[in-house]
Amino acid sequence: MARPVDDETIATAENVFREYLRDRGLKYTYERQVLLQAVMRHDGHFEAEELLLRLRQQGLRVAKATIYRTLPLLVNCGIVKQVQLSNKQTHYEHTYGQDPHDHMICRRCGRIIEFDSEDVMRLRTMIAARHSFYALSHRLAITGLCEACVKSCPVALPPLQLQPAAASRRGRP
Amino acid sequence: MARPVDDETIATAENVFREYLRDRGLKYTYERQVLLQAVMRHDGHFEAEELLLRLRQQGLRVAKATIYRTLPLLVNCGIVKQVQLSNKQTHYEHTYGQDPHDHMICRRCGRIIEFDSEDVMRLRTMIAARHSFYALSHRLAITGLCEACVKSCPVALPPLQLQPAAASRRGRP
DNA sequence: GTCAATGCAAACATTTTGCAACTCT
DNA sequence: AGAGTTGCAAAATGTTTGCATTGAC
Repeated sequence: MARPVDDETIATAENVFREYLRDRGLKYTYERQVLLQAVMRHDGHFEAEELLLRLRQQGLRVAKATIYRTLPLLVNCGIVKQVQLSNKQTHYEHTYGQDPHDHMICRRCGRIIEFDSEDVMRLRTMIAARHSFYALSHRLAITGLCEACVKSCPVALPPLQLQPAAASRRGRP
Repeated sequence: MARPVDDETIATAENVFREYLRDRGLKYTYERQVLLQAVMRHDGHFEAEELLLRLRQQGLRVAKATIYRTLPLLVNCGIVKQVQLSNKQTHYEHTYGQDPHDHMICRRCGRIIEFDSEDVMRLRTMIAARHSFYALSHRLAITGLCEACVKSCPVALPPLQLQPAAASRRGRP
């Protein structure tokens, strides 16, 4: 899904970030550099906590607060995108040098399927124009059932999402 | 935006909810009825807390926990939809008897513009089919700048957040 | 009568904040 | 030198949970 990033791409991203910071009188600190690199090297989705752990494992110490303060910067300068995969924590993915894509999320097994955003982009442009809106980005998540889940449970419970209450009564698949 | 709902629509929604509950051996309690009605009568977006306050003002006491336990039921039976307007709390809107729509969110002033989902639905159907996914619903949010904000701030802080890789390669519009 | 739902408060998880010490520029 | 940043711990949110009691079917 996410393509591995080469050092060159990271270097370019670094320049973008640095410039973004400089433009607003912010500083390119060691921690921000560490975070940028960690983010760029992280394939797939991640949350703040995950990033923290990953860094710890590499022996890099960055305060949790710093992560929470840096992620929005990376989002604002377009290197990272927020994606909403659950209703819990915020998930991120770096998009720099990646093909734009959106997500389908299976309500039963949680599987995430990525799909190319080309058509969505086109539609977004059209809609934005129609409302004189200047679109900068979008988030699209389609929820439903993945192929496997539809097959494994062809009849029962057609459309719903498993309910806590319900689950206790009938148990899980 | 949201059309006012007449009592008839509420009554129908009530039936849907009741049936949904009965089908799974759940109960149609007084609190659930109160919540369903409050939700149906609430035009526009709301959060759990807001609902609580609104009910309090009407002298109706429903525990916060009950609200948090009931909203997912309403979402699951399709009467209410989750929309993510901010990164903070979960926002909801009732969709029963409303025209399907999605949202554009202005990053500067927070204004929310709704737009018809027809095209999005069509696209979603196409994409789902292409990946053998059984789509049940979707969330689309387009973020950017509304007309007023673009005008009020034509030059400053060029609204970055363009496709980074592409941007670095081909420069900015 | 039974199983589920409510209310309450305590527990949780995640994110934000205040502040002193420190670091880029 | 000075504005911005970090780390830490405390605080603030928003949401979930345990449990005794109450209520629907």
